[in-house]
Amino acid sequence: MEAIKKDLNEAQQEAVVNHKGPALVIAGAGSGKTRVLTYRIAYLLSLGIPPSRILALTFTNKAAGEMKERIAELVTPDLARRLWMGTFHSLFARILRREAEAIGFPSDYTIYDTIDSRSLVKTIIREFNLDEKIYKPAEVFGRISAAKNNLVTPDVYLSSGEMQVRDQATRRPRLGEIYDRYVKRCKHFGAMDFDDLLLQTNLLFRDHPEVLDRYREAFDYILVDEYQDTNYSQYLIIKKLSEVHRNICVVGDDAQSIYSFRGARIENILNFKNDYPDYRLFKLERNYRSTQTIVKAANSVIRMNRKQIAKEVYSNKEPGVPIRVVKAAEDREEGFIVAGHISDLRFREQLAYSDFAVLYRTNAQSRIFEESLRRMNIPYRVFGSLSFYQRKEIKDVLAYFRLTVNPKDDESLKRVINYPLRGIGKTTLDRLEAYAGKLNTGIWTVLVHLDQVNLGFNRGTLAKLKGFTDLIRGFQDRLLKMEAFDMAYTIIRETGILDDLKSDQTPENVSRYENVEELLNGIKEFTENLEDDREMTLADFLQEVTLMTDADLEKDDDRNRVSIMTIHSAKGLEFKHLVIAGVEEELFPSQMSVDKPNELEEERRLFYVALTRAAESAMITYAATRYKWGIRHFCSPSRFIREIEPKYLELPADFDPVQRPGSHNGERERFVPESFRKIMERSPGTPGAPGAPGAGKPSAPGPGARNSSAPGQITPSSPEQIQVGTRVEHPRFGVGEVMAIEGEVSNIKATVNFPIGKKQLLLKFARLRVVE
DNA sequence: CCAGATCATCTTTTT
DNA sequence: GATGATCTGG
Repeated sequence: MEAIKKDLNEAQQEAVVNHKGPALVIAGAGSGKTRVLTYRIAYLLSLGIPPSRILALTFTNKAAGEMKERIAELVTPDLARRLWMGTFHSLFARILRREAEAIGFPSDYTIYDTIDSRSLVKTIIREFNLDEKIYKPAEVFGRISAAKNNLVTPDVYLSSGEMQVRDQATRRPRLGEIYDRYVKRCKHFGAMDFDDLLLQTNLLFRDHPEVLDRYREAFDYILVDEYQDTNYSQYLIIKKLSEVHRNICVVGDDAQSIYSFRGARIENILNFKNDYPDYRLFKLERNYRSTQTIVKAANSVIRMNRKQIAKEVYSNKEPGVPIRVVKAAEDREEGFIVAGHISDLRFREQLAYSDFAVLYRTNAQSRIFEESLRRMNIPYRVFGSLSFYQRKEIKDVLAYFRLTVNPKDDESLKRVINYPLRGIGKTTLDRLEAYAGKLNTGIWTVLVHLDQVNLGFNRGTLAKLKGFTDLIRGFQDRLLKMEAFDMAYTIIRETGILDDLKSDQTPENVSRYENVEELLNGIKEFTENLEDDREMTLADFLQEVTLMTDADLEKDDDRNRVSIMTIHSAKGLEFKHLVIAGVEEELFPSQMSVDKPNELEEERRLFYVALTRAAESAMITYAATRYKWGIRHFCSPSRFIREIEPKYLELPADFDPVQRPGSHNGERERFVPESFRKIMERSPGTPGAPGAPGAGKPSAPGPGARNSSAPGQITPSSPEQIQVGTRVEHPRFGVGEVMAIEGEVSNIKATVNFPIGKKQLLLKFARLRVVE
């Protein structure tokens, strides 16, 4: 391990080679935290410690993958591959499959994502005949999730006076009962939600000491990344597992704790010394990433926070350029300023697109930048936002997969029993569900024994139900004999999903079809990328898929692109040139946090995380007006801008150094600079520009571009080809003329006058061909 | 029972 | 402005 001396500074080396006993590594932003973790693991392996005895918990699967690659270079690929490395959720999901029997779950249990969980909560709320205005499914599920993360099981919940009082106060006295039924139902379905993966692990260890013993014996070394973002449930798992060998190393930065909304406890890192009084502390304070300006500016902001471990992050790099603060008249102008800035700087300094990132507080802001970047032909990649796996058509297909693997899963069954339409309607389903409820069993069980009971269905309905049951059974018979891709293809073909999407070429269906195609490609890729030669079944794929995020499926052509994402998704990443956008009061900090000191501090940490992603330059933008739910709002610059020491900033000429609540009232007429007006006038959908000449020549394919398309074909990424007056052909409606274009980004609509009448089409979906 | 149309709610952040 | 829930006419 020569590399340790060569690649690491003294503080980092210390943190790597002192591998015995408890260690806390406080790592400031950009101080080489990942590097320390990587080298520490490589070092352990070089000492001859078997990889199977090392448990390394990371924040994302992607981070784990990258770390493994680096370790493979430092030692050998074989050792790296056999490490227990991944997220809490994916690793303990694996352990739970292995030990499922002990806690009364099937080993092929289904993992519910947030959408599934909420849907189940909703079903239960309806069963209780409760008002969905008071018992909002999302909020109720939020409470359940919080309870689980704090290891409050339903029995504890129901007997806790504290919870009763709280639920009385929010007028939801029956929340405990809902929670109880939700948990029972999940167990019945053989399903676990995200929080269960941690909670059930805790219960497993609590109720089966022999199992705990096995694992705490098995893992000689435990390492945890981003420790400041662990919740109580995760904390306790780690604590128990490390009790025997006590070789626990946690790495984190209290200043970057940004996940308290999902139960993360900053205290975990602050209290490490209490749990392990004999711990060693390593502080990494030298920032290798950013210019002095950025580091000092970030320090000046985070100083405003009360709760933190004292440290002084410093940089020895050049002072660098000041942080430019730019004001835009409105959100769309902000988009063009940012795109222009990227375009200029890239050209001037001959940079790659991937040197740039745009960060924002909420996913809703992404569209502004998608639009402006696309208009300027700048390739980009949106991280996060609506996950591919959460799309309706994908969830439908996955539901069939899940039902085949685990027929007890009522949520999946309900999803597909009448998709594609087979004439099993609400009435029938309600009756089945009611009967299943009475017998305290699942719908599938009722379906299987349908010939033995009389539920008053007529002959036709019975036949339809039998058809469905036989269909699923047919899949189940082949599940273990067929390889994942073939099975998946069989399912979408035999269920009629394929026909449904192909036959009726409505614009929406075309896009759905492409997504389903992409899912199949994903399965193919998944089975081919697997390291062991075992044949992969559909069940194997399903076990991975729910825990996958967009960040995990990066494609080759995604490399040289501008990244745009929320600040939360940007955690752990770095970019040469950074834009933080929408830095306005009520948006960032979020208006929900301003009157809660703890949450405001978290917003400030979030701002700190954002700023410290930048290596060479950072630009901060805010808009004077912004559209929210389609209504224009007036905004004022965020307090965070004023909290940065002004000497690191380059402010707009009219910047008001004093924070004034409601100062935006002075803003009356909307001011649109001439340069911006020109761009807007060329944009489709701009008010006051009827019959806009369109965006001119067909633009280069955008990020979502499909491989190839026929000449004249409108692809989802090039709706610009269409303008008012264009003659287009639609496979169903014939040839027509475009009368109007409106909307923006993913929602550009064209009104076309077809022979059969006027149609409004979403260009994103439309399979149109331009007629010469 | 179904399809299309209208209505209502939503936005903080994610495994 | 988008998605899911609900309504309505066939």
